[in-house]
Amino acid sequence: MPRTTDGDGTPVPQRLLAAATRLFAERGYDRTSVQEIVEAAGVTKGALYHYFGSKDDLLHEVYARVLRLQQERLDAFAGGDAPVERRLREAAADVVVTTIDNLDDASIFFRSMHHLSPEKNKQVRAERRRYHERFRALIEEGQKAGVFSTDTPADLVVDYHFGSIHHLSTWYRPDGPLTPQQLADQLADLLLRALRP
Amino acid sequence: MPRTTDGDGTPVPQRLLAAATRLFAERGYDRTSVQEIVEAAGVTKGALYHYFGSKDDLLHEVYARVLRLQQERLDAFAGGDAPVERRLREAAADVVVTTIDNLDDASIFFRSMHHLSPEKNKQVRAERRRYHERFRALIEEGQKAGVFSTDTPADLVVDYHFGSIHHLSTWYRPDGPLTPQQLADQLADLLLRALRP
DNA sequence: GACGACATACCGACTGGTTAGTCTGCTGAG
DNA sequence: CTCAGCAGACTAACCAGTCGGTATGTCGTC
Repeated sequence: MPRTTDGDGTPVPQRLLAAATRLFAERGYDRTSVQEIVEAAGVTKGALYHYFGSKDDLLHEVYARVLRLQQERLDAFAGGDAPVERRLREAAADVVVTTIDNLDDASIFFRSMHHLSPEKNKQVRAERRRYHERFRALIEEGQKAGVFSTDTPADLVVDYHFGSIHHLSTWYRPDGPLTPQQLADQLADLLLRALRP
Repeated sequence: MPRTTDGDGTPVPQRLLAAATRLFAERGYDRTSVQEIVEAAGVTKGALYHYFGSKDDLLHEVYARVLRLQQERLDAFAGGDAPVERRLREAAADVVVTTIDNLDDASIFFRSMHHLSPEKNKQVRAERRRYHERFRALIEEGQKAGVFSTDTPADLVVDYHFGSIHHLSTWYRPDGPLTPQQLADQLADLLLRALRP
């Protein structure tokens, strides 16, 4: 196996993914040429098409990564044994923090999903639905227990909350007055306050 | 002046805008060729470049139209003399209904803004800021009057609410169980409940 | 009320530039 | 010797915008 790492230590496929993520977020999927990606990664097209089937595949990988990460974290928070308000609050805040930590992925997510091929799009949607469903179950649990208001259907609450989060990349300013954690707490607060009976 | 309406009754520039709006929302700005737009509008490139300076101009027009509409409506609601909770609730619900009425515009808005030329982008952002500012002022008015909680900064509340609204085009289903007005009322309720002291 | 001058509205072939993906072949490790 | 790992020239397709041309209307003039 000849050098897979070239100059720096990271293997080529990861370098390509990182470059693609940054560029997709910066200029959008269609405005980013394959040529630019391989240059940013310090390789050539041969390398890219050796590891990935198409430009589309690259985009799909970005999604797969972020979905996997978020699902894992949500499961961890939701599955605890603290009271349901606490679990929901922590899960809601955590997704804000991790979204800010990966703002590039977030902005790609909400701007470029429709660029995926139909099948891949379907697959991503299915995984996302699973994620939302887990979140919704948490809210319904609280509603059944009587600690959350039942005035609004749980799935609406979920869509409301995640709408804002997916838009974080539009309005979040790293140089703003709040740290990511503070912002996350504020948003979780808003959600919990909206759910008070 | 030769026939400006051709077969149907609408003038060519409006036909072009309508076709562009639909196609941009459907496949995205970059995936829509000028050729497709003119074909959908039943004219040719000559006509398009007669009325618009560039493809970019077309996109900008879409934004200008929706911004104008929303600003007008917000001003009307916010400027009334009902109590502030009532004005905020109605404004918050109205923007949901008009967004649903123009879902194409909404999805273009949140996916394609970065395709605008830098100056036009700046212009659109400035107008949008004005809009948000007006909305924020309404919330601050209520906070000063003591009817809204001051736990969350008003601008955060605005971003939270509009994040969801800009995402409506992603999760709203016309065949869902709620009418647009019902959905709007629910979301306005969520906002108002989150603002309870 | 005819006639020319000018403007507006539009047509469609063409150009220069870009792009995703292919393919042949080189290189070095095992 | 072999084959994964890559290089980079090449191709076929596409696309925004241009431009010379035509048809249809308006306006001033006599």
